[in-house]
Amino acid sequence: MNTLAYAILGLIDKDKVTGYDLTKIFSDSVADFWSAKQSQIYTELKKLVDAALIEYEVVIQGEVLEKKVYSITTKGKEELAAWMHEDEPPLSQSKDIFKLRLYFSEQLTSQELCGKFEKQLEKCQLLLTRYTIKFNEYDSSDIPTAKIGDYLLLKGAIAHLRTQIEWLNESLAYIQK
Amino acid sequence: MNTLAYAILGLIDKDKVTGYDLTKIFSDSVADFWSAKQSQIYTELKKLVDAALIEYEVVIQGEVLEKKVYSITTKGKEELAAWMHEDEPPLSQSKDIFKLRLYFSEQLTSQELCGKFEKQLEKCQLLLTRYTIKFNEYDSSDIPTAKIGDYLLLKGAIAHLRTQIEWLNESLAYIQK
DNA sequence: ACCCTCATGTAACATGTTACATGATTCG
DNA sequence: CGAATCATGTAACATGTTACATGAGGGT
Repeated sequence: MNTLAYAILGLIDKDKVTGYDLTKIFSDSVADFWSAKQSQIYTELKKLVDAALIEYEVVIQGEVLEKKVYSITTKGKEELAAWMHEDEPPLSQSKDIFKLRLYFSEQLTSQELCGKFEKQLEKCQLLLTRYTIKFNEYDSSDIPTAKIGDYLLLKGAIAHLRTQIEWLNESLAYIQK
Repeated sequence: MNTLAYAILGLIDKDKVTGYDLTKIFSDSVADFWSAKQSQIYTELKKLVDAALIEYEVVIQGEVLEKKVYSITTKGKEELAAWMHEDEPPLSQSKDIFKLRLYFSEQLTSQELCGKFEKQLEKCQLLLTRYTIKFNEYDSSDIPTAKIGDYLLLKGAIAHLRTQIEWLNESLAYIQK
């Protein structure tokens, strides 16, 4: 069982969903710490059904369109719980092309490098705006237990972006001098 | 050509290296923003030689041991320069199992969750110590041009870790209340 | 009618990981 | 002389991406 399988298991455990729903969840809310493409999700769902960790109910949407609404089985809950209690792997090292290029920055003039920093800054600021809007939807004095994870993760993502933006600004000033 | 190919190209351009050297570089200095396993590096080196972007010289180590010291070709330099000028892809979304589990935190008791946070904190602090030692080896008033990227990246990694640690501490306090 | 979203699936390909396989060199 | 490091390569497998393929539902 790979991590994606557990991610899907956890999401189905939270709420009954279709494969299509999962696709959206992976590209929206969960995107900051996990991702998966549509094709991967559907194949993984099949495997999870074969392993009897999830099951589905066919629901008719409109006149004829059949959709599969997945739910977790008892066996699935057990597997999920076991995985949740596993030790964490070593700190994950992300792959970041921007940083990789910065490592090879001798290749560029400082004008070109500044341009890259400015573009990166814009992207970070845009994302920060989106996250901040989401964050403001929470009433911080009253977070339901089920939402604590979401809330803390969003807080973390915002803190991370702010630091990133600060670093980009400082670096930009540094290379301009 | 994939990103790994350009990463290797850039590293060889910085300095003549062997496959073994690259393996160490990927698990040490570059690990914070890119990684590659030994088997992948050797296969990629072969491809780059086939594409005439790098070439090698066989050097005898000791009595008989042959090692291949790679260097970049003119064509390789051109390819690298072209890649360096490409636009950056969208912000990279890292995969983080700790955060994924936090998203499913309802599965755990707050004691268990606190334990996870504490372990994560230790890992971050350990890494921060290592990075700080490295950082202190720089004379910040005199960074040679060739090292600016390294210096800024290390600074960024430290800033990121500090924010991470702060977030972990705050979150820990939050779930303990 | 048209377009966007909802909905599911497969095939081919690219990338990454684990394991296997081998042997020399260096340092204590 | 033994252990850690230096050094190179392949095979099998796992994971992830891009592209193809199809069609219904809902709103304007």
